This record gives sequence, structure tokens and C-alpha cells, in this order.
Amino acid sequence: MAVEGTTGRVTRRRVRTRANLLDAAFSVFAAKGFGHVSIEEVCEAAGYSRGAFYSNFSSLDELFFALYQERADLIAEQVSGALALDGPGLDVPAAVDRVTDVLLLDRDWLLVKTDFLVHAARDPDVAHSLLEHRARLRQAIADRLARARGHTALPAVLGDTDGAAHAVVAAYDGVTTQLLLDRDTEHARAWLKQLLTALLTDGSGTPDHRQN
Amino acid sequence: MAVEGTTGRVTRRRVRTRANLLDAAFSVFAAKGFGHVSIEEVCEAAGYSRGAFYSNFSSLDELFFALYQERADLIAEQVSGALALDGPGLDVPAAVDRVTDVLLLDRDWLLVKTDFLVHAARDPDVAHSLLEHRARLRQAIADRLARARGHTALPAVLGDTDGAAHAVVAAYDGVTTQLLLDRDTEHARAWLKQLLTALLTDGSGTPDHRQN
DNA sequence: ACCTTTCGATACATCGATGTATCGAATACA
DNA sequence: TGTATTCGATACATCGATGTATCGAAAGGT
Repeated sequence: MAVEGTTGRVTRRRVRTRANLLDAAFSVFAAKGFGHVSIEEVCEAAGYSRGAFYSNFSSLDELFFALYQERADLIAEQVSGALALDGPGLDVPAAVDRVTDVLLLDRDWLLVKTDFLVHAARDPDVAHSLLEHRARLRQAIADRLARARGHTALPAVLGDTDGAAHAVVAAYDGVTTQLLLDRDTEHARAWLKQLLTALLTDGSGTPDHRQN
Repeated sequence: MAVEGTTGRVTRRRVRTRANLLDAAFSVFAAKGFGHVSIEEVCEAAGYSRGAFYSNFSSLDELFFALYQERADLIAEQVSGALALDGPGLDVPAAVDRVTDVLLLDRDWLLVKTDFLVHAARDPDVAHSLLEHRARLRQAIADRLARARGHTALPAVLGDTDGAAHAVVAAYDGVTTQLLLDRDTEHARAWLKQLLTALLTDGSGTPDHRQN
């Protein structure tokens, strides 16, 4: 039951239903928030009965963890792609633009991600896993920044590239918080770009006005 | 029931029990997370029965809102105090230190605050209220920064003092996220100070090394 | 001190969610 | 195609949480 012992003897529709359950769970979690969602709601949204659920997972927590893992890896790939996209070295602002576009695209993801943060904050094991994921992302950013050394001006106020990567993540988290409340994606994107360029360069940022 | 019609005719122990319920709720919410807490758990922790609860609140959401309002105002006062504390004008870094100490003091508060964020992100009315609270805080910061103009160097990359205040809040939110996961308050404090000084000055920050 | 009003505890009815056990249907493999 | 095995639907038993209605006790006003 929900365990792949030593041999996954047979499978096929199992993967389909599992994927369907995960997809449905994502929508339901985004809409109502983990913690206000019952197993039955997920099953209903996926078009299965609770038997299917218990055959694939042993608890909502387990499903949530799998769901986050899946999506987070997906996002991480996209970010890595956006970071590696240009020729070796140059043009940090362009990379910032691309990454920003990826990261703030989907409000549902931000909601689920924040739910997961809240969840991880109370469970050391989950927190550890999430911290590792964040560390990987940060490493990718740090590598990218290191690659850009010499091509673009350096901040130097934040220490090494690792410190700068920390700052980037913090800025992202901060902007996410605001975006969750005001739902103004375009503004958040612009603001994040401005913030990142302010952090990663010494030179010009083009400020605009905001209301909230 | 839970409504103060036109006249709160009589009261006395009511305020006590209400306060007790709120305090107990704070602890329970911090420990288990809103959304994993039942009305009965709150009552039990407070030493009352469910009758008392329904006599004071009509739902957990209502209690949560009142709870957040209360504590947030308290924090806002502390921050304002820390901001206004020194003589007129000078020494932004010192103000940063004091505010940082206040804001990252209590992990329980950060947990409840984040729960409330998640809650507000899905309810426009609550979100609006939270946005207003954040706007007030930001205004206090902006005022303080304006007062320091001329005394201390300005970043200018972020635009006006309002933009700088935005950046301060974003940095705070970002550091909070990390702190919720790694539970390293001291490191978070140092890191936030560094980040803020990097954002608010052009000059020197003293970077250190970090692991996660 | 009396009486009135409010507060909060108890009891009750209901509902939804959980987990399990069972059985039929679908699928891999020969 | 036959068959052994797995997957997922159905049914069942249980438990906890919710909201309400009722009643005794505490506090306010005079």
C-alpha cells in the first residue's frame, strides 16, 4: 500500500492515476489551501474514489510532499535553463529578466509553495528537504553570477557570489509575499527586476511609483 | 452572539475570557498551524468549554483575524518606537539594528504571521486589511528614512524613500522565509542587518559566511 | 441584598472525514 | 488467449468536530 517494496512488479494505469491525483491536488490546494482540504475533495476533483488515493498514498502529507517535490524540480529546471540560456558570461540583467519571468508566472504555484513553507516550518524533516532544494537553486544562481564576473559590475557589498545569491533568493521571497497579497504580477515582476539590479549592480535602476 | 449590538450593556469577565482565548489560540496556532487547529483545541488550551468560544466568536476565522489584528498592532507600535528612538535625524544603522531585533525576536509570531499571510492570500478582504497594515508600517519606515536624509548617504538606486521602504519590507519578508526554515535567529538577524545596510547605503557591509 | 441580565458549561443532534476490508475489473505477462 | 496479480470502487464502522439549545452561575445596577 503506497510502498514500492523491492520490485515494482507491475504498473501502468497506476502512474496515470497517481499523476491525476497529483494534478488535481495541486488545483485544490491552490484554491483552498492545504489544511482546508480533505482527501475526499482531492479524489473528487481527480475523478477517483478514496480507494485509489489510499492505494497510492498513505496520507495527505505524503501526497503534498510528493507534489511539491515534483513541481519544485520542474521549476528548478526552468530556472537553470533561463540562467544558462545566453552565451557564456555576459548580460546579467537579461538573465534577471528571464528568471523573473519564470519565477513569478503562476500564482497557484506561489500559493502552494507558501503553503508548503508553512508546513515545512513546523516539521524539521520537511524543512531540511526544502532547505536543500533552496540551496541547489542558490548554487545555480551563484554559479551563474560567478560566470558573469568581470563581464558585469560587481556589488561587493554582499560579499562573495554566494552572498549575492542569498540576497537574490531573499528578494524573490520578499516580492512573492507582496504579490500574494496585491495580485499585481506585472508590478511584482518590475519591482523584482529593479530590486535585483539594485542588489547586483552599482549603477542605474529605473524606479517607478507604486501604491500599496 | 459575538456581536456588540449598539450598547455593550454589561461586561467584565467577558474581556478576560476573550483575552484568554486569544492567548491560547496564539500558542496553539503557532504550534500546529491554523488549518490544523480545531475550535475545541483552542478552548481546551484556554481552559474553557466550547460554549465560551461561541459566545465570543462566531468562527475560527473571526478569532484568527482578531488575534492577528491585536498582535500586529502591538508589533507596529514596537517598530515605531524603535524607529523614533534616537534623536532627530541621524544614525540609520543603529535604527536598523533596533528594528531588526524587534522584528525577528519571536519565532511563534513569525509562524502565525505566515499562516495569516497564507490565509489572506485567498481572501481579498483579509488581504486588503493586511495590505493596509503593511502600508502603515512602510510609511513609518519611509518617514524615518526621510528624516535621515542628508545625515546618511542615500542609495538612490531604489528611487525615493518610499521605494527604499518597499525594499526594506521585501528584505524583511525574504529573511523571514529563510528563518522559518533554518531556525537560526542570530544568523537571520545578522544577515538582515547586512542586507538592509547594503540596500540603504552605498558603502561598507561586513559579509560573513553562511551554510544553508 | 435583590433582581435582572449576561456569560459560559453541558448535553444533544448532525455531519463529514478517516481508514479498512472486500470484491469486481483491468492489466501485465506467458 | 488465459491467468495471476494489481488497482481502484464500494460498503462499513468509527471518530472527531461543529453548531445549537438549554440551564445554572456569576456579575451589574440600584
